[in-house]
Amino acid sequence: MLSGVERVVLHVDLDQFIVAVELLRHPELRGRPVLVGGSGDPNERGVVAGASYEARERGVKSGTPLRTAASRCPEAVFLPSDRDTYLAASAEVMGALGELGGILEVAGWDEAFMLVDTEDAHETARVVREHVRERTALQCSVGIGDNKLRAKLASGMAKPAGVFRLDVGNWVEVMSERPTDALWGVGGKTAGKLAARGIATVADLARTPMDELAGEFGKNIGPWLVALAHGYDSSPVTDEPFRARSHGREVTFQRDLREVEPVRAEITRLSHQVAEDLAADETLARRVVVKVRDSRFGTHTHGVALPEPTREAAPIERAAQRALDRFPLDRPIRLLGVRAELV
DNA sequence: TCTGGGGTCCTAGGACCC
DNA sequence: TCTGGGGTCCTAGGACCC
Repeated sequence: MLSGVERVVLHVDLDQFIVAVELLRHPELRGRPVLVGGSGDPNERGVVAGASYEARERGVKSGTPLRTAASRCPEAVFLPSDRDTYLAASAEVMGALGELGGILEVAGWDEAFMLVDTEDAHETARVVREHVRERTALQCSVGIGDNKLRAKLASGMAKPAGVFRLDVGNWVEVMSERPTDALWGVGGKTAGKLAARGIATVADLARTPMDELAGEFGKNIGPWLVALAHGYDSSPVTDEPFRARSHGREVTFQRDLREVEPVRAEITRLSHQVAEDLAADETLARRVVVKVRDSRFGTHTHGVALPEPTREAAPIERAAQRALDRFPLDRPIRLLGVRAELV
């Protein structure tokens, strides 16, 4: 075949998205280690939400506690997290991608899958990158794959501002010797359990008999892990509008709460915030779940079903306070959360 | 490494029903 | 008076992702 159209999955991933958005309004910080997270005060409880490449070189990444980040990288500039601004930038990016045709699946603030038919996948990927840059002044990397899993992993290998293709042809060569947690869906816990069985690399996992992991990981997850190691993924790219399953609000206190009254007051406040979120997207709750994290970081939840679906604050708060009654509350409280499960 | 806040999905165990 | 097996729903916890 001299030429032909092929169907590929693209994964578009913005480079250091949160930091990049901040640099648009603070261009003087370009080239410096920049860390975004919490209130911007590195002495407070919180973690890094976005780290510039300069900060990553100093061992700070997303998820690093702010205090730790400050000691590793004292020269870093700390900025407060500004959710609304990032959401707005994200909407611009997704709008730009939507202008390009194909099926677009928004997968987060800073990433999306596209299903496209093309005669030259690399060229299409470069067009996508250039279009996003022109429209938003933000840089992205594009992974090309024959399914979502491979496209997603490929975009990581394309960073920064590049294009990489990962498909059945180079999967073994590229992935075999990587640790299992290089796979999308395998985190530290699972990698640890696998390592304890002598499974360290993707190749080790790929040659494990499918039923061998069912005992430890369950009859579905066990075989799925082996399939992942082969690069299999049959999940479709879909542009169906996203339907949230739940809406929640939670807060970590700068100092643990030791008395009941402020705890009740926080539950009231969080319940009202959740009710506002439900009103904003016109959804209804059927169950309310309260989360409590104690001073030792033990985290527990209790839920209460609502008598009927609602988005009213009063019944949501009543359910949340009843759920709170089921906790022993015998330790200082670090975090409280209220989550509504939707109809 | 003193560990955020927003979520999603899966699993195990018990209740309940036939 | 003690005992089936299967299906479904609910709940709490856990793992993972950005």
